[in-house]
Amino acid sequence: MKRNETPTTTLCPVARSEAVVGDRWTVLILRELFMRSHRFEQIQAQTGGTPQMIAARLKTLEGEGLVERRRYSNRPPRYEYHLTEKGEAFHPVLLALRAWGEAWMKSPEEGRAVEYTHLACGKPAGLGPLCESCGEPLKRKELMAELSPAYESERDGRWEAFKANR
Amino acid sequence: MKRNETPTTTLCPVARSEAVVGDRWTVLILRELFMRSHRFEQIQAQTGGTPQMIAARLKTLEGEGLVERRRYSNRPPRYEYHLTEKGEAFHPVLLALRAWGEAWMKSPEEGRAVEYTHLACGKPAGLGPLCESCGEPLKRKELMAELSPAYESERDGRWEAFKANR
DNA sequence: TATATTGGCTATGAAAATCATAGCTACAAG
DNA sequence: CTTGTAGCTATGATTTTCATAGCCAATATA
Repeated sequence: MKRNETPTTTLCPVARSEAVVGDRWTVLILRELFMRSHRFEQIQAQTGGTPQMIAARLKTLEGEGLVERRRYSNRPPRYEYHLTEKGEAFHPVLLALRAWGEAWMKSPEEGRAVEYTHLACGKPAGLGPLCESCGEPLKRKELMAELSPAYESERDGRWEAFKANR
Repeated sequence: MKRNETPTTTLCPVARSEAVVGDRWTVLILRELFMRSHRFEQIQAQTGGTPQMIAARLKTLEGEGLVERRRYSNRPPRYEYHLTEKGEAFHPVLLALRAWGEAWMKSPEEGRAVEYTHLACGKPAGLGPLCESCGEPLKRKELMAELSPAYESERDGRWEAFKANR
């Protein structure tokens, strides 16, 4: 079974999803889009992917309707990548993945990479799916992210390193 | 960046998670374990993977502590695979992936592959994360799955086909 | 005028992962 | 004493991914 002849025949929704998002690069790209990195090079720098990987995955994501490519400059032609409604709808999956990663893939002394404030109540949101402060379900639009200083500098460092040797 | 030298250095919990579960086979294997397929050949048949893929992924999952290998027969030695607590904790991710797949990867005339009954209230659970009948958060232990006839026969068919040509 | 620089990629050959197919081991059942 | 079952491993071909390099069109800088 090759990547592109994945069973569209199965009724299983998990398998259907995995046919599109079942690879590391794709998920990391979606993470970046949710973090508002819309430019090709930002995405490349933060995921660590090769340009071909990023280009190919973005093309697939566009073809599958999760991402749209917007021209933001005509001459020279320049593009940005944005989540569509279908792409935005993927947010709960990333939130669950984040929660699992924070809970099970870290030693306790490492803090959280990102803390969310739940704009609906103004207090910390926790790991979800319900707000740990007010108990309401977390929606993407009601979340404000704050990166930890360590994670912030990790990301800054990757961007600097990327710019340095291109 | 090779698969096994994925940045354990990053603070991002999504990237950490993806280093373990960031591939199609792994997720499908986890799906099978959640569906109570504990035997190697069942998993192989239902995922459609080659035996090496399944063996390799199960080994990784065991090494990462999501899965444990239990001997259920001494002579001849036979094994079953079961989720650990860490593996069980992955359930919300699969639930979210299922919800997204049902909502965005299917035409409306195809029904749901699985319907859950929320044992806490005895009514349909819907796609989550909250029970559509009673509003409580869905927990794995309070869910009873019922496969649609079509999905059931899809799975039966795969098992029969697998047994037929081995 | 020359020469970087920027952004979004594409091209190329080498390396690694995955695939299809086959087979092995160890025992049990008929 | 052959057939079947379960859980894999071995082999060589195919496909994907990687590292490295470079292109193109325009704008900014010298």
